Amino acid sequence: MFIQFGATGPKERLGWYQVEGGSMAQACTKQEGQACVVCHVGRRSDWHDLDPTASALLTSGRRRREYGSGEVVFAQGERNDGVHCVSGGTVGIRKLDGNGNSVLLELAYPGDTIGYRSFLTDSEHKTSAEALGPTVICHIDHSTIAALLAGNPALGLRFLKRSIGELEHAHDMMFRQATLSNRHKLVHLLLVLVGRHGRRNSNGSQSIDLPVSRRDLASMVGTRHETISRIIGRLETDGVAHFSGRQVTIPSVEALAAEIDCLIPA
Amino acid sequence: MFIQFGATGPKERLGWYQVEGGSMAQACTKQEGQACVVCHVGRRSDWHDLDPTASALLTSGRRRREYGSGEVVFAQGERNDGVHCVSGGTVGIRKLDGNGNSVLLELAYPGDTIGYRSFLTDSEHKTSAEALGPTVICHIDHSTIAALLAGNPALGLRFLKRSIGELEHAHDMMFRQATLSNRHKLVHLLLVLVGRHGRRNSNGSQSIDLPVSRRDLASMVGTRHETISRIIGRLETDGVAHFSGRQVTIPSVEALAAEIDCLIPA
DNA sequence: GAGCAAAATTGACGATCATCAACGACGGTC
DNA sequence: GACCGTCGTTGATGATCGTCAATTTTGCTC
Repeated sequence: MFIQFGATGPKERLGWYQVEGGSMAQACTKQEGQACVVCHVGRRSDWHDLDPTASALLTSGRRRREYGSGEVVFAQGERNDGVHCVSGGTVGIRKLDGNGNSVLLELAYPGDTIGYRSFLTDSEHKTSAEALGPTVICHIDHSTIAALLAGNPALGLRFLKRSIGELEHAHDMMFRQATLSNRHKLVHLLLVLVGRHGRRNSNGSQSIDLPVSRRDLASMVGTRHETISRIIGRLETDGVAHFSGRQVTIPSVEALAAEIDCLIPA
Repeated sequence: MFIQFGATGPKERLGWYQVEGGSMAQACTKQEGQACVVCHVGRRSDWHDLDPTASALLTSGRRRREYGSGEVVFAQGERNDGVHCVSGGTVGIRKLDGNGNSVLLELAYPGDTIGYRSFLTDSEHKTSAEALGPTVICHIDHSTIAALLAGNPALGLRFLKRSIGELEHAHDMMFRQATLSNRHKLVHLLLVLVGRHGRRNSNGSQSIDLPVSRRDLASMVGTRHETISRIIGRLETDGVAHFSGRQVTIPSVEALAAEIDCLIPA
């Protein structure tokens, strides 16, 4: 019924995940029965200052799991079975249709809660979530999250703010889709990815290990993968970015940003 | 600083607003000091089952106002000063940049609450709201809505569900932007507008009075207004829709829907 | 109704894109 | 190592789009 993109089965060579430059990802010292540190510190998580009883409830109702590249966390159309909290790695939120179309709508990072929308509306998942590379994700089952929400109004408020943040992100995306050229949309996307996945090189340039395929890149820009290939080619000849597989090197992020800054001063 | 689109100054010839076919809009018998019926009935509003004290608080902190076509309800960049609830008419939610670009992101109808995002995040408005045609809107000031939220957790939950609904709407939009052609995007938009603004004619065809200009239509589709003009021309020659100013007549809505149904069976 | 500004249409042209097809590269399986 | 499916790239071609410009239409003010 639903297509699994890039799903190549579990790779059990985990127990670690890459800490990317600029990312907040941290190794999580797994100790069953104790609260996972990553899920609480840094106020990057929605669960960081629960009262002791709620915290205990969370600890008992939470299951930590590692996902291999391409593994599906939850699939579009499935009934909701609780929420997930990204602890490490990168997760892609994807929407599919019955014609084989696939659009990567957003990326989720450590601290982000996913699957909360279908939980709160008590409905099936409207999107799929899939690990982009080795990923660690906590699952909080349906009854636990329900109990937590009932006893902690602040948690609901945090979901509300998360939802609003995602909505404003979606509005920005819609605005760019309507006003920018495909090239500028790709440049913008690269700049966002540099912020999340970029590492600084000794010569001042910055490099990214893209978490997504060219096809997904194309879906995020709103065009076909062949077109993305050609735009990448133009970026190469213009010398503003160098692509080698999923590795991208940007000689001057400022020069790349200037390309869209002249159009979007705000 | 911010451009007012279509703003031609207030038209004081109000006191009524058009009841469009298929729309839920109803005339609101204005009586100061009493609860506005439209804001409570039909569970289309976020305020429909407050307790008596909250209801009294709402009544005293609410101000009803009529807006003329093009009038701005709140402007992008302004500080939030409470929330608005659409009572009658149609409101456009718009995003602008400093280059004169304008994108109509969504339409708000009677029962919809707008401006709640910047209230809940205590920030400036990220979008503008503008009356598309004669409109009636209630304004609930900052302190009133704060008091209501503090005493009615259910109200916050309703905002949460509203936000989630808008987010899923935005995701659908993003998906269509990435997968549909401009023609199909316009067809889809027409079908949505038929559902909201359409009226059935005696011969089985349906007509719409478009609430938006061609430029706004173009921004919603993600293209230029000249292109929209040409696509409309093609729809005319294909006989699937007839345009005369802002009035559109669709001989067979089913035939129009079939154009995208064959591509989006889901 | 005259006048005006914005909206809408139409034409022409170059740029960009979608599609189909062919091919090499890569990763995983057996 | 052979096989296979997917991904990525490149080419060719027709369709579509963006831009500039000219013109008409519309809606509003006076």
